[in-house]
Amino acid sequence: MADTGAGESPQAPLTERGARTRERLIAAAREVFEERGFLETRVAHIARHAKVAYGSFYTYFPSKEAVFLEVADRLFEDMTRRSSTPGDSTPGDSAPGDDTASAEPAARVRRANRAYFEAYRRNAKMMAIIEQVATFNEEFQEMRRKHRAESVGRSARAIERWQRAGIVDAGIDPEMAARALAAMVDHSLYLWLVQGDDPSDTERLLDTLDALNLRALGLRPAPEPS
Amino acid sequence: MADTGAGESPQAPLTERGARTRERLIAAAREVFEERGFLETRVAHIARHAKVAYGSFYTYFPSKEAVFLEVADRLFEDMTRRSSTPGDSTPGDSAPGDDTASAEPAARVRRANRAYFEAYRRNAKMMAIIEQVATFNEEFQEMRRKHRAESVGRSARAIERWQRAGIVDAGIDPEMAARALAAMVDHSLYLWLVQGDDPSDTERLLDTLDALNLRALGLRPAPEPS
Amino acid sequence: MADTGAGESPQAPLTERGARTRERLIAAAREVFEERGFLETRVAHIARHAKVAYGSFYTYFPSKEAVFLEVADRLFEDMTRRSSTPGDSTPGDSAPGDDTASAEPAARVRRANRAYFEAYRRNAKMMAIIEQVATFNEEFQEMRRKHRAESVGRSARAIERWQRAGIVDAGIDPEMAARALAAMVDHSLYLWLVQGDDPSDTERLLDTLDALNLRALGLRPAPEPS
Amino acid sequence: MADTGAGESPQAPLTERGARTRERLIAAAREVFEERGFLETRVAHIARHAKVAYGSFYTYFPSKEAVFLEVADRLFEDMTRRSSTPGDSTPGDSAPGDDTASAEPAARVRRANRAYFEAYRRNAKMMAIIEQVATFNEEFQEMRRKHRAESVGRSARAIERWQRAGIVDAGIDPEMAARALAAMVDHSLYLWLVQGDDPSDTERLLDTLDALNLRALGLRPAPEPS
DNA sequence: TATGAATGAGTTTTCATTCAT
DNA sequence: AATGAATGAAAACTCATTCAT
Repeated sequence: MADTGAGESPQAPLTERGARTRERLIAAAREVFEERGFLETRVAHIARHAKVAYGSFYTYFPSKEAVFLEVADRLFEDMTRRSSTPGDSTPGDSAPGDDTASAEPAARVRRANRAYFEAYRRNAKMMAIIEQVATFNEEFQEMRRKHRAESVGRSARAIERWQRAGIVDAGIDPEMAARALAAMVDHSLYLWLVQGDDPSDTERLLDTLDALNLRALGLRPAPEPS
Repeated sequence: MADTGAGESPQAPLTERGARTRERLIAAAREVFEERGFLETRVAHIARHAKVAYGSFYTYFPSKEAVFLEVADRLFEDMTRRSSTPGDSTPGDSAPGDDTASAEPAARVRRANRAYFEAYRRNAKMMAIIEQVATFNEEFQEMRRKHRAESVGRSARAIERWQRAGIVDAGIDPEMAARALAAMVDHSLYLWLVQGDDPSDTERLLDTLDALNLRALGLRPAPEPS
Repeated sequence: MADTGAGESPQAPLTERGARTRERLIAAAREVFEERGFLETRVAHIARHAKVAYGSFYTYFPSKEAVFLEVADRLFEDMTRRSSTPGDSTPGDSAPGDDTASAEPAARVRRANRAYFEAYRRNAKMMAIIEQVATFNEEFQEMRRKHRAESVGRSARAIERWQRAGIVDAGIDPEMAARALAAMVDHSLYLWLVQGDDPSDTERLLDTLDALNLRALGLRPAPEPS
Repeated sequence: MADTGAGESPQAPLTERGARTRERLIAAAREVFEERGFLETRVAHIARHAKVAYGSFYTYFPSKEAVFLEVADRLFEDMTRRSSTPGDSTPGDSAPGDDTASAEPAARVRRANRAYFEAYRRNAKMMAIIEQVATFNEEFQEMRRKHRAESVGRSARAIERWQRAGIVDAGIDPEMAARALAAMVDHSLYLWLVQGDDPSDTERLLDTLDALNLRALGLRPAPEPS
């Protein structure tokens, strides 16, 4: 996934020093992007923030887009790695395995949602910028589409499994349901964490998301996670 | 809502002719915005498209932002007027009235979703641009927040009514649920109609949205709309 | 002196109504010029202020310069008429006549300075704008040069008379002295009334101007103007 | 005094090469300003004149005003340094020291006036532009006010000293007199050197200024500067 | 590698003046 | 005469990218 930039400049820095400078630039870029958004970020800001000369930026990245892609890439990495570690990666999603026990899926959904929430919160600012860039950069849209398709696919397969196991109504379209529920969680978090649509209480929102998710699928709620 | 510019330029044309030119500009603006997006649109494009001189644009609007606001304003007008005419305004929303009969609400939810879908489809291209602008224009974000709060509020009140009528589980948080379900419908339509996330079959998506909506709230599905 | 504008438009309005509109425009122009300066004044401002349509301005004046010239012309009219009525027109100046009595000239100088001061104060704001326009408009510079030459000429002739009468030292160059003293009074008033160089006390400044004027010429001060 | 721009553009060049370019721009700016006046000067002119790219101008100055300020700053520097070197800085001004001898002050006044005249002549063209800018730029007006106050203050103190020494009439208001005499010299030079008010003979004007200055203060003229 | 200067096409906005009604 | 819309040539300023050292 990494290395999306075109490839004019030395993508793989040779010296130790070069590698460090490159890292500094990536870190600086993320901070500046978060601070000002993609559109308002100037290459000069990034360079200044990284304490390197203006021209040095172009030693490592062919363009502003290129650093952004790299930053976003690492972010996606974090989002998926972290939120899929315990059970799964995305809303409503669930890991393959022994979830035949009717109560287990509920717990998994809940766990997945929480993990996703944590990841989202950690990266909220960048998520906003990613949203921004996605509105005008085709390449980037494609990247997100892929990510989404992947995690929705996993969710859909989980729902199918649960349908085969008889714990989810067979009348539900797994693919569409996975999409819709993912959209629900994703956009709710976006509106809250990014746009600041004030649900004064985090837990209330998360609990509602869990509940709606389970009810929509017809899963029995997990016993209180004592 | 419109009328953003401070006051040097004659916002409101005084003659018939002026009014026509202004309309031409708004129509042209919408077309160009849809064609190229907000960022790639130049005032020159709009003027050319409206077949007026460059300067004439500034006779009626102080900036690109200003026409955009006006275009968006009209779009929101259309979105809310049209989708709330039959009885409902927004996803999950319901008009005041005799919806105590347990099957009625389901029909209303369904009807609201379809109406919203139609409106969304009609305006899909502009919705994409609106999304774009919302990612960097604060004033605009605020405008959308207001619109969203309004329609979510209406949904929430409907849910409360249904809870009092005993047809929706009292354990659900009306406010949060309204938000989450609106986010689900909204974002699903966005991903599909705007981002082109290919659900080859419209009906499948809409039916799923209806179903999840109803199930999430615990409403009995309406009898087939014969 | 009036009628400096080129002459495309009907300079002499035919109807009574037209004459009134023209006057309104001149009055409005003066007010706007005083408020914003020449450079910052827009024809639109003048028209709006005069409560006439934008286009109507051009019915009476071919350009912004043209109204300005007319306004300035009237101002010069006022400056010279008023300040030369009692005794004389400009600093250090004196009317022709019986000023052989050695104390008389002092009183005349004093009176002329006061009258000039009053006129200047009355028109201070426009004087500032005239100064402004004079820095870039040749035609206008010429106009002022003429005015200056005239009043300096009168002063110089007075000095010569006084020299012949033996009450002013013959060693003084009448032309140069008239110039220099006029410059002193003029610029002092400018710095004070226009630039706001704060001599907290008007009288102190005026008395000093009188005194320096008289001493420079070697005139005995007038007896206290009881 | 210079350094007006906020902070995006690198005001101070970091390399030798940059410093040279900056100097070229300042020199070019002065020449273009003198040639066309501030208002008629385009940044493009300056850049072209300095033989740098359009954008390079903005590498060193945030605006036309900014270079102007710098040019003016250097000019003021020259005006004050040069004219105060021998012993005096401005018209009527005098250095501290042993000027009790009644003839000395006269010589000093005369010397100061000549020095000021030389400086003025050297910079006449820019003085015209400075006058122009001062009519509409507040910041600039303030700058001049400060310069004026300083030099007038010095003159005033000299007059006081002379009053205490008994060689200038105690009836004179030192502050006001200093102002008025400075205005006389300043404006006379302006009218002559800038506006071209034709005193065919320089010496005649200067001698008159000296004479009026001395007479106004009641100082005995200096013996012929042999 | 690192540095920072140089480049100039691209956009927005202004506004005096002209026109159509 | 009066009205207000239409025009379009300027001009300032930005900033990603390239270069010279």
